[in-house]
Amino acid sequence: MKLDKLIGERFKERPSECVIDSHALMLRGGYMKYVGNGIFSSYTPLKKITKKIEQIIREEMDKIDGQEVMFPVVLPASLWQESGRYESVGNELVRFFDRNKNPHVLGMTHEEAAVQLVREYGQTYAKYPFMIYQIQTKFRDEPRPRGGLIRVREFTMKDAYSFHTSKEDLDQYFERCYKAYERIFSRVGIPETIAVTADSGMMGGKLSYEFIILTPVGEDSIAICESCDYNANMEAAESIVENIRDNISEILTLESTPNIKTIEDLCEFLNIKPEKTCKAVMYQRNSDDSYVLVFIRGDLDVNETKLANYLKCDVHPALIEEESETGLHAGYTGPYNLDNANGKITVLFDKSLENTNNLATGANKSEYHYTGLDISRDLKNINIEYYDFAKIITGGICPKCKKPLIKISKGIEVGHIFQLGTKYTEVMGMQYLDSDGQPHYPIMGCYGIGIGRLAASVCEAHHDDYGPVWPMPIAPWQVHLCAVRSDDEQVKNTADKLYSELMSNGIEVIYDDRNVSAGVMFSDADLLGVPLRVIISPRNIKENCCEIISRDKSFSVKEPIESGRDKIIEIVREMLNNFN
RNA sequence: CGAGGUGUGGCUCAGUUUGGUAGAGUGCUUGGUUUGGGACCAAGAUGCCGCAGGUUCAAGUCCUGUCACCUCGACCA
Repeated sequence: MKLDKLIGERFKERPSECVIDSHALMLRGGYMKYVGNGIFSSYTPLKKITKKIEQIIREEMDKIDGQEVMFPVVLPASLWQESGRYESVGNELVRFFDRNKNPHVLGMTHEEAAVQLVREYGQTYAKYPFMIYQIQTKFRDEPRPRGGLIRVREFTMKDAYSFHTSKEDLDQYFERCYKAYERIFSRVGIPETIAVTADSGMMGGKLSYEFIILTPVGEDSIAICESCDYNANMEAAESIVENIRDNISEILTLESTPNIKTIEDLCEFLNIKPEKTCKAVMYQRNSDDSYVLVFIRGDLDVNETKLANYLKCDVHPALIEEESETGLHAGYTGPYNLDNANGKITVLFDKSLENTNNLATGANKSEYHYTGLDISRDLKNINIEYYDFAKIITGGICPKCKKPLIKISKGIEVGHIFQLGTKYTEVMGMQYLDSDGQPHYPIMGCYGIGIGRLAASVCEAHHDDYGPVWPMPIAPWQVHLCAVRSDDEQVKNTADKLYSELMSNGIEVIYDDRNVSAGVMFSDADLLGVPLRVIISPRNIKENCCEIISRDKSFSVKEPIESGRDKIIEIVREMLNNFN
């Protein structure tokens, strides 16, 4: 393809709305165009990249016995009513009515469609296990799209669903899929992707891994142990801190603390560390707005996902308000002498408080705190069970190797695999008969990869100031041929010849024979990020050679023109093989 | 939904405080000079100043409303 015919503009200036590099570079390089909030069109270079990514995913899914299918984008609401998600999912699900006033939805995920597709097929145990997958457009009306293709509302996703007759079989298949995912991420050029244990969110189910590419611009927080191989999404990571119990318990004392409402103020006022305080954090259940009060060590924060999982209900933060129905005192709430006579408030304790003493905490009386609180001595009269509600912190104790070497890193989630169990097969009445003629619900697994996000993540992971550096297996073209001074007849003829020879040897070439300055030419080439660049110029012609340079600047060779073609083909093959 | 911000040629932005003919750079068109990292000269085209209403002799600028977008939080591939 000739560059001067390539549709899409490349430009110098970074668009102001871009906060991350991949977003800016993909706009600047003519990869995509903004259409609306969280909605983009792709130009040819991006389309070529995502096509190659899709092909790699297809190959790997087929290798683990997947069968490609296609579900509809528009689904009748009745299907989602079967699973109960028509009601339970929030506004991310686009609901609308057709001309007959029948409710429909835009597919945001396809568990229901998958079960519907194979419900009749899977009536006998003899058909199991099997896996179906599709690569298709999804629409999720996200509250806040961001980062270009990192988080959008309309996107292409590979989603796969497997069906099994036993947990062991699912476990085995899960392992195969895990390996397939590792191969996929290696082949698209980001072998550094890591798998972390995760919370399974709205999809339900138990075991769940996220595939994360670590980058400071990521929106997920990952807890990683610097000593062993433990890592987990912060949502799922167990928080362990050392609960220090002083040898001598002080006497419980009421202290006047005028206008001291925050842990920070309290620590300064009493000259103590936040670790020696007990903090009250208030939430409300989304279902009925009932109150949930969590006591936690002062230096820690509550992980709302853990809290929601424990309560089996989503929650939102609530302010403790003076003179409200709760009867609590804002800034002065503590577990001792807590007035919860009406029992309207669910009171929970984080395990960071277990067995601790000499704590400062609210006295449930305005302008007063207690000091010297000993949880086991002073709260004997209430029955406390401790749970893990805390966000894991840097320097926290690793749940696996027990060393205090947890580090928090940012990352982008490029893939996610779940064990769904029988959640969907049960509610949708999918059953098979075993060899004894007994009915069972099949066990499901579910496996997703966001294609556009993956492309953007590769760009994010591999770029410099001038543009992306695409890995050879997914690069929009394999060779970028520059004819510098194409007005020079010899240059033009040599480049034309090389172009057609490379093309006839199956090499994907983008050919720039515009009569523009070398600067313009090279800048455009940098933005297109093709891994191998070949330069034909008067200077090189004089030496009877062509110049072969890698986009990442790792090598640069001058090859005689006669052998240039074969050398280029050889290097392309080599660069492809590096990723297999 | 909560908090902050921005809407002015394709793009990046100035002009808004203090109302008075719509600006620059870049990109685009034409001609010429250039040519190894976004060159130079000359001539051109391109604007419901987000939208609606109001104040005023006069509104990009002031007032009211509204919409869109961006950033930070709650959700997720």
